[in-house]
Amino acid sequence: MFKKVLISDDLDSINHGVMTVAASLGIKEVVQVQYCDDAYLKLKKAAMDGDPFDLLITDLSFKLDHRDQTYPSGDLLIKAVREAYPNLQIAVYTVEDRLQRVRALMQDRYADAYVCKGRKGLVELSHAIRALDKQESYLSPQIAHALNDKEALEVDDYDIALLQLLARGFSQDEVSAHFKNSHISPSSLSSIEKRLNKLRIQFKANNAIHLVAMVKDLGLI
Amino acid sequence: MFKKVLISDDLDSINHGVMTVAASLGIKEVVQVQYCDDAYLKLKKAAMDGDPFDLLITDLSFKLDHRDQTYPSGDLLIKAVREAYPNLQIAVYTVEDRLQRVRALMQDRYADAYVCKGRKGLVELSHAIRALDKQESYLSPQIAHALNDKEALEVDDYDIALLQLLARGFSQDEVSAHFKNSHISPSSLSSIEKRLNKLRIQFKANNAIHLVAMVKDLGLI
DNA sequence: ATCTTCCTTACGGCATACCGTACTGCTCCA
DNA sequence: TGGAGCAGTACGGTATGCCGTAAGGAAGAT
Repeated sequence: MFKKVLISDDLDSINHGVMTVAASLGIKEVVQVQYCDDAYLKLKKAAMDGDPFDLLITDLSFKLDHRDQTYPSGDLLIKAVREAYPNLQIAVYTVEDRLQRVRALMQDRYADAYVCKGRKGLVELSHAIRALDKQESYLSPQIAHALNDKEALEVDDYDIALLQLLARGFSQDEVSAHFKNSHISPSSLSSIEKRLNKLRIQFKANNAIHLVAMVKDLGLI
Repeated sequence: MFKKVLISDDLDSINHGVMTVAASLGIKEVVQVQYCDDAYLKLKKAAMDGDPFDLLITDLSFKLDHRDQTYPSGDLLIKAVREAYPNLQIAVYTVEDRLQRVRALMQDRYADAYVCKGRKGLVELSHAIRALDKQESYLSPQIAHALNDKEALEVDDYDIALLQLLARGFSQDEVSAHFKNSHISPSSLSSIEKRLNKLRIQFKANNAIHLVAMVKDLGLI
């Protein structure tokens, strides 16, 4: 079983429960932090001291407060950590259950386990830790199909950028100008209209407002 | 100090931490449930048995699953409970920190305390319980000004309904027809345009898409 | 090299949204 | 009772969005 685990979640209530689970699995050393930057520093220090952590359990969304952060979100922390410490196992523990988010983290092995906070969250987290200990990955049941399904995979980065600009109040004309400036192709008004039309059909949206509202609900933007 | 407390939160990790806090305050009987309907039933049974709860601590948002629920959200549970058991103290414990939500629950005394889950959530909850025990209300520091500020109070139910319909893909024409059918006034296209214009100015939005995206981010719809 | 196909772009018609103005009816108050 | 102020409505002009059609250009196929 793991010897040294770092828990990173901004909510104290969550950290509390996670620490109990880790302890009940016989993990001796459990450290908890409430900021991603603190997590990174703890990992770094432990590695330099020759006594590195072997598991990181982290949330994705962290509330912003007065403290400026290099890593304001769990996603960013994970990518930085994965690069610096490839041997560290990483488990995500979050309420976020959009397949898009799961794919973004699990497809390229940024994370090794993805556990959704829910009614059985701690039970699943316990399973996840045991799986990771056996060098297996883990996905919560409700998002276990995330990596198989092809659905909604046809929305690419360009589409996301386009939808984000619309959500920020750009007119189609302004989006076109913006894409021209940024040398993003296609950039013509006509192409933007066409792409939006494709997205509207794909999501069965009545109009642009509806479309943006839907993709916000889906967590795509 | 309270004798009998009911905790209602769908996340097991949260319930765990809250129970610890309640126990540390010397509360003898602490019961926890993960569904609002269960909460209501427990309260009802205890009251009928002549041994009622004296404090309810509940989340607002509960994930939906296979179980059909009479009270799918904490808001609905609270309103039902307040009516049935006016003497029961009610504390909200939630991540939701929009002033709009705080006002909706605290202004008419539906809830007696409103605590935001955060880095110091459990500490604040502890304070809240002690305050309630002294018949005082409690608000987390970050939303303590909710009941004083007048800002954003000008968004009423009509505005919310209008924005929701837009987010669901209705054209302004269709919104007008819908309001006429529902006998909601004003219903003319002209008035709807006017109201939207007011909201756009108020939120500094460039257009309707922007506006809907913003109010979704703010949690108003 | 020519053809096919797909993607990008351009344009025109129509629908909807946006905005200013003006009329109506109501309430409040002198 | 008459006028000010406000909310709701109506209407017209301009801008933007939506949709179909078609022209230009790049990449691959024969």
